[in-house]
Amino acid sequence: MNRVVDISSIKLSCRSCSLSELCLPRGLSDSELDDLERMMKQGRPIRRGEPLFRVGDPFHSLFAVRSGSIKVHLPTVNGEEQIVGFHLPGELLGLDAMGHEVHTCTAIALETSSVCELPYRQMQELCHQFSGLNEQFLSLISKEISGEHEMLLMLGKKNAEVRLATFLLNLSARFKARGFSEREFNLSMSRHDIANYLGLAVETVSRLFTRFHDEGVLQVQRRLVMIKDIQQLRAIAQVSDKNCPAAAR
Amino acid sequence: MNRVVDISSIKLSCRSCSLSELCLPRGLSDSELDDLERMMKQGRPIRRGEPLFRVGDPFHSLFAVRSGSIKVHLPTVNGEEQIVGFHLPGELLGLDAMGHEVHTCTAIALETSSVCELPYRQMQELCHQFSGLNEQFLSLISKEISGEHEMLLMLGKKNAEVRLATFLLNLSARFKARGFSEREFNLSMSRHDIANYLGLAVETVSRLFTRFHDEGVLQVQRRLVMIKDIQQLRAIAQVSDKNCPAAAR
DNA sequence: CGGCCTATTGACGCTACTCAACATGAGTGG
DNA sequence: CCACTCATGTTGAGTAGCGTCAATAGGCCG
Repeated sequence: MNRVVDISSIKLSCRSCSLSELCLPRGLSDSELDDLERMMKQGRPIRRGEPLFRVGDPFHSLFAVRSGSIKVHLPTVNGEEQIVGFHLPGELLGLDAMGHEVHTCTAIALETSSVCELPYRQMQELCHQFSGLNEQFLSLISKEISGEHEMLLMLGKKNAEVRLATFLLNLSARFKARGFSEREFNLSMSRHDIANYLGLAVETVSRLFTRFHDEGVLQVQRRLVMIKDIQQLRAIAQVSDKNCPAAAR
Repeated sequence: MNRVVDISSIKLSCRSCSLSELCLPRGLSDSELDDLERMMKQGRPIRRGEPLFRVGDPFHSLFAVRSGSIKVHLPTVNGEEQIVGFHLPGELLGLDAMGHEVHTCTAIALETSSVCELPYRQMQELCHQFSGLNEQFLSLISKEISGEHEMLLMLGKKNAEVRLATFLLNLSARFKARGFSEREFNLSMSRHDIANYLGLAVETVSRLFTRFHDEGVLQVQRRLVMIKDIQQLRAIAQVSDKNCPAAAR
């Protein structure tokens, strides 16, 4: 089964990475990319359920998802936890810990995933040298913040139906931006994760999937989702023109 | 009544500002402070209800609250809106728009307030020159992000009682960090604003204030809040040791 | 095949929302 | 100074959306 491939020998290259337009390299020159690639470390792939970092772990690197998907959550005293984001390839992890000693949240792989490690000190030095990199970095940060604002709006004002529809449309747009189908995709997260993220009970999410299915909006087979009527889904999500176009996040 | 004082002639000084330990100047040398002060612009004070910026306004500056308090919210199609934060002196505004053309949220003064305007370009240049400033900047950003994570946890998992208790303790800690009483303070925001922020109905917030009052936890007179039993309030908010000590945000 | 985990479906109940009436205070003008 | 209005806040009654509990179904893996 296991072909012997030394994964660490695969040269990490931003230039050959399909995500460069979403990720940090966006807008960099060739020589700048060289330096960026030199700085990056590739760890071993993380398997489903394994942590990339945990609350309280010392912070020294940011991470960019290269493949797979990763959930980020805050554990609480009661044992309950709140998922604050699902990260797809090209998205950054660990921003909440910048300028602090330790991570304030936990990142767990939803499937076998690989990440590019960006040692924070070196990253800062590179940002210092290349203003373009710094700009793209801050731009990604601000997207993170506005994305979280949208999420606050969801949890504060929207009912269960709107939340799930918005969630699916958001995923759809992000898959599309990554060259995948916007109509048909596999959810890497469980119903439990979705419910947790959306502030709902698992049963409510399950019932909504069934309802959307019955209404002909979706076709759902376990974790495979096919969007049958995207206009209707948008109507349910109450999207305005403003929210609709871009691949948010 | 109105003594004639040309407000624009009052020299803006970070050095004399009591907030320097919370705000950007933290850790800067005297000469660096000089440059920072030279960059800053002081606008006229904003009165209650007036906007600092609105969704769609062109972005060219960040703002630091100097006095007063400012609410930030996202307007939506339905006319409903979601307040995503209340900003006290020393806190930054406009981070969500960095690297973009326009603001993605609206900032409204809750009372007569003054802000320091930080032109974004110049701010970036200064960050480039002074790594200490850049670090403090990123540190404030990451605090913003983790603060929003906490908020997601509140809206996703906590009931009304816990939300209001947590909100009051958070305000209390932030007032304390600014040299005010942690036990007694005036709320600059209406019940409506509080309810909106916490994802609750106004009536629920009002009922909770009454309940806390009856239980001897608070003494409430309209917008004046006196915390009578802070231990009990912490118990209600389910604070762990982890969340308790620092002046979050 | 059997055990385990994830997902679905149904019945019921509670929390917090909605609607409505009323109270209180601030501001305004006579 | 008082009467008036308007904004803000409080209180009560009824209800609905969603959570909880419980049982069942379906996939996956050893």
